[in-house]
Amino acid sequence: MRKKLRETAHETATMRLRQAGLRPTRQRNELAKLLFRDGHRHLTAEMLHAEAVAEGVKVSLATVYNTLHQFTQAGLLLQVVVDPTRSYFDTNTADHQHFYCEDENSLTDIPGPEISVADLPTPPPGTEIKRVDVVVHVRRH
Amino acid sequence: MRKKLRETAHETATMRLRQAGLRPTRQRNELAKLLFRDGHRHLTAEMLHAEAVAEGVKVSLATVYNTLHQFTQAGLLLQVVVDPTRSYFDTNTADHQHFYCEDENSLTDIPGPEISVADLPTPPPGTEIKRVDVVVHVRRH
DNA sequence: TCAACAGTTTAGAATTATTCTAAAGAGACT
DNA sequence: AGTCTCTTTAGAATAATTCTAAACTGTTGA
Ligand SMILES: [Mn+2]
Ligand SMILES: [Mn+2]
Ligand SMILES: [Zn+2]
Ligand SMILES: [Zn+2]
Repeated sequence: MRKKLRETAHETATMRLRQAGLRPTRQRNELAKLLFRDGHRHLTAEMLHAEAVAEGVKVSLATVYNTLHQFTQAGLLLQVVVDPTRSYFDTNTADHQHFYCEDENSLTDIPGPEISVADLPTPPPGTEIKRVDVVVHVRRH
Repeated sequence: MRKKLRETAHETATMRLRQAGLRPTRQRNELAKLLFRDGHRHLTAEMLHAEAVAEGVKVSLATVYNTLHQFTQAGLLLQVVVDPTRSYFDTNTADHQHFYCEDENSLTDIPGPEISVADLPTPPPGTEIKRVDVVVHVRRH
């Protein structure tokens, strides 16, 4: 017989955490479930905290910050810097690029094949390339 | 006979300000001279303020922030967001791209021809592309 | 030449995002 | 259960940035 969806989601989250070497605590499980339940998301710590609170998950804002950074270090999330006043966390960890609309503070993935970035430049001496970030800034017209 | 370099720099700064529609006040003139005296620079408000103070220019940090934003709006500077905790201002307003080294908090221009960004994607409906930011993150190895 | 107005500067307070502290709580292992 | 370690949390602290409102200055036209 089939397990309930909730149980399955919980086990999936727990496994994800174990694989990342993070102790599967209640808070981390709940946050993982919110983060990874549907499609790719771009969230700030405040946004995720608000969502958790709205769904009755008891967790502090400090823990949300800690968890987002731990998930990022573990490779479960990507941190995206586009706005000088907020940090976004991205559940899509594949190599991809973003549209950012300052007017509406919205960050979205660029669909389809990536913008081709050809001929990567030689990095400054003593350094190696870690990542190439491409952000296409758009405005409402 | 030739004018002194200082006078010339001052007049250049004043003209730049007038062209930008900004009243050429003492503070704006001095900051413009510091910003544009040699080559391209990538500075935070704190950095520019420290430099001004070190050179005996009397100006408050609030004015440095105001001025950097006014210059940016006027197209004399570009604001570059790479670090979640600081904003850089770039005197190079040409279309170009950056290396960012988190280890040493350094932002530098990518020399030579730009990374070719081919096939710009279609922006989300109701929006148009304003700018494409490319940041190559590097780490010390 | 100078008064009058509009634009500018400033110190200091306020705001906002984020991080720190240190004490209480909860998984893991036996 | 008992112990150890890791985690969570409220609240304080920090850091970058913005705001406020009063003093100041560049510009203009009489
Ligand atoms: Mn900031
Ligand atoms: Mn910040
Ligand atoms: Zn994304
Ligand atoms: Zn630059």
